[in-house]
Amino acid sequence: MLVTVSERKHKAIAQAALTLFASDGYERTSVDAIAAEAGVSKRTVYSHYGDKEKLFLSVVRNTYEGMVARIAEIVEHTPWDRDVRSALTSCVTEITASIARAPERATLVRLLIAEAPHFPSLIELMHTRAITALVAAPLARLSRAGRLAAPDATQAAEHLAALTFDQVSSRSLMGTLSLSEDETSRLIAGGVRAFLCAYRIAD
Amino acid sequence: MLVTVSERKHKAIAQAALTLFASDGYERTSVDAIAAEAGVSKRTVYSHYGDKEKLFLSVVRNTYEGMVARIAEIVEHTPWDRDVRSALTSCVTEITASIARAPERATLVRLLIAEAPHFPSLIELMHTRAITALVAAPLARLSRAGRLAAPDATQAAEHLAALTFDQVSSRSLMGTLSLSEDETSRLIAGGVRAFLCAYRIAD
DNA sequence: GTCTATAAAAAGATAGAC
DNA sequence: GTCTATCTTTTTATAGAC
Repeated sequence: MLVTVSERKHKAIAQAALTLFASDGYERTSVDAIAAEAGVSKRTVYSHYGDKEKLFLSVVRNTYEGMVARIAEIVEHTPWDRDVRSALTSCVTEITASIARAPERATLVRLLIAEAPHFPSLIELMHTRAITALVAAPLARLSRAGRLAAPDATQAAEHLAALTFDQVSSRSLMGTLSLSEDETSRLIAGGVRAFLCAYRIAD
Repeated sequence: MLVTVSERKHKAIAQAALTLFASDGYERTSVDAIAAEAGVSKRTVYSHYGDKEKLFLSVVRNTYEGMVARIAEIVEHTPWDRDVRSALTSCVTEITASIARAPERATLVRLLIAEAPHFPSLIELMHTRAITALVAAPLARLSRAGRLAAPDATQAAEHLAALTFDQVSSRSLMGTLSLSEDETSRLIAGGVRAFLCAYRIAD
């Protein structure tokens, strides 16, 4: 796989931009700083991405879609045949960990929320609620199999998300503070327990 | 009650700053714009508040504390003697409405989340988790009275918040989109239902 | 305290050479 | 495509008169 110098710079710019936007936000990040971090001149940044706004939308969209794809993989590889509690716990724990492990992902949601009012196209991106849909699918299957009492799988998925990763997000102020592994797993365990009280059928 | 011109301007500046910060964020809001909106000169803004950062922290803190105080009132005036479901629904609905009614409050949480990494003192402000504590108190009383199965009232309060107003917040992208009353009450009803499944004792 | 005018710095974007 | 140098605008903050 041959990669041109131009392609390398294209990626370097995207990576630098993501890092800086995630840590400083849109307005506080200058194109100068992105160029310096990427090791290219400012003019090169404009050649590749047009302007600051296009660069921002490009890296945010790519990162978000990468995150959704990773979550889809995790959901797919979760052993839903085993008992419901451990399947849910494992799925939720892995999703949370996959976000916490990548600093840019941990702060991506905060960045999206902070900038959505100023970039309407980001509203659409989040409004699809892709993540909820990914979790709703296996819950629907469990419900059809009589192993969960979730007539409305979408609502159940929202409640599960609210009780688990949304709590972790909220507690960390959307990635601003880092939670210990202990606290994270305690939050998840408590959330799954409450979810199962509300939605369980004897397993 | 006699009010000096200076006091009037002090308040006008705070109000203008709150409106603009809430709608545009910290960096996008210029001191020029605040002065214009308040109907005073820029120099007057600096005389009263020192610099932009102090002004920002001042209005954000005051608004946050006002919101917490309002929530405390609502919790206090909720008729906890009636049946648990309608007490919870009423309390949560009123809190949500009190936020949705005031545009600056609706966006305050988004502003806090967006700017917390850049203003460490805001982290403390949110980290006290004052709102959870306010809701935990009546849940603890219900639990002691044997009307709720919530041995850990703090955790129960977090789950109730996660299932109700946090869902409303998240759905509206922290105040970026406005939800219809129907959708709001549907979300709250579903959240309260799930909460009661998980924590109820026959009422 | 309040204003007008201004200083000083930073940032987005582009011109023009190679 | 890539770079250096520059233009233009905006923004925070202050000086100095009243």
